[in-house]
Amino acid sequence: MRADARRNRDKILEAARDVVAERGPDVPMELIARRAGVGVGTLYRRFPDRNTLLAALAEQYVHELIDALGEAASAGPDAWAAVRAFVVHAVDEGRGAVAAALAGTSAPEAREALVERLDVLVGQAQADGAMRSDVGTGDVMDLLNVFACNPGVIPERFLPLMLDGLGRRSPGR
Amino acid sequence: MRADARRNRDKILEAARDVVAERGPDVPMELIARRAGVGVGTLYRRFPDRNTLLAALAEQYVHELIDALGEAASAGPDAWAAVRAFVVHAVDEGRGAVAAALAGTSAPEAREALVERLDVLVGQAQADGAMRSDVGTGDVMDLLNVFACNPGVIPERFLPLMLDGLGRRSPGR
DNA sequence: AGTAAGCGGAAGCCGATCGTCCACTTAGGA
DNA sequence: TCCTAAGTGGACGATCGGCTTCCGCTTACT
Repeated sequence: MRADARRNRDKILEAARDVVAERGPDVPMELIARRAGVGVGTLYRRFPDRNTLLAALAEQYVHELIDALGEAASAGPDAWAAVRAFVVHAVDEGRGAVAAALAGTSAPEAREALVERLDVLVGQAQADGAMRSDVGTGDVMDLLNVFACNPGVIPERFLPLMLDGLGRRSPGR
Repeated sequence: MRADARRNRDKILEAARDVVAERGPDVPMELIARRAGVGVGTLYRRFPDRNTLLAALAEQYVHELIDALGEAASAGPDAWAAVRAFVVHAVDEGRGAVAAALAGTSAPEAREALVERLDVLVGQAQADGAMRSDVGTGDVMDLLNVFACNPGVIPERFLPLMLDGLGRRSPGR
């Protein structure tokens, strides 16, 4: 692969991520190409169809999430804080329907790995008594998807409220 | 207006509400017509364009919400319970992007009336100490819109969590 | 029974997106 | 430096799906 081709591939992925985040997964291919500063021809040579592109995006995204999770976990002993930090980061970063694919069939083994690690943190946060015990890792993943798949949801306002909802009720309640 | 015409008008509104709830406001007009058991021609005679139809839907919807709010409020003295009941009812009933129009320009005075009444309840719930005081009526309305505009959000799971998030934290926290 | 209102849905229109194709450009080895 | 094959861009015809009109038939009301 020639150096310029590789560069263009990266530019396309980056642009696709932004554009998909803004306009959803059905965004015209030409917009992605334009944003990347390449022609549609180039886009189609690298990614024969939309699904291939979205799958590549999802793959990349899951790996970044795994990294983010590791970082959040190693920042301190507070598991619940780590979960919160992870969710906030993921929503900020992976905005848009990139994660729609994530929920789907592409890269299922990577997704598994992510869930597995998240599971540990959630379990610990619950054992610490910081997180309510009637929700699970699946709910956290669903929460990500809700924000990822719904551009209409304004995270600044609702994410904190949702996180409060996940937190442990005080004993008196 | 002939009796059958009136009947058809009602069928169309009902069908439109369901279909829009399922598939969003951009749903093909023909689907609405088919669901109502009428031809597209009939649909277009009653509602010259999509906006007219959506506006009619929104109007109807807001009035129903006002009724529901009144009912919830008169069920008992617990204002916070009334707010919760109202939100649950509204989300169940008004599912779909019907409310998108609601947030927009159509029927602004009806919307005002709704907000005004809701405001009273929210204030009381907060005064009772049942609802956290750093959120407002606008947040409740936004919450409705989030669920109304985003078919991807599964209310069964998230609505209770959101409502918990709105509830007052216990003092110890 | 007469008549005007109402009805259905086929047909044509239109805008938008897809994906191909080919003449031109450029990277990188000899 | 020069040569060549990889790479590029974007115009273009095909396709698609939804919108809206239109007209011959039906039905409610008087």
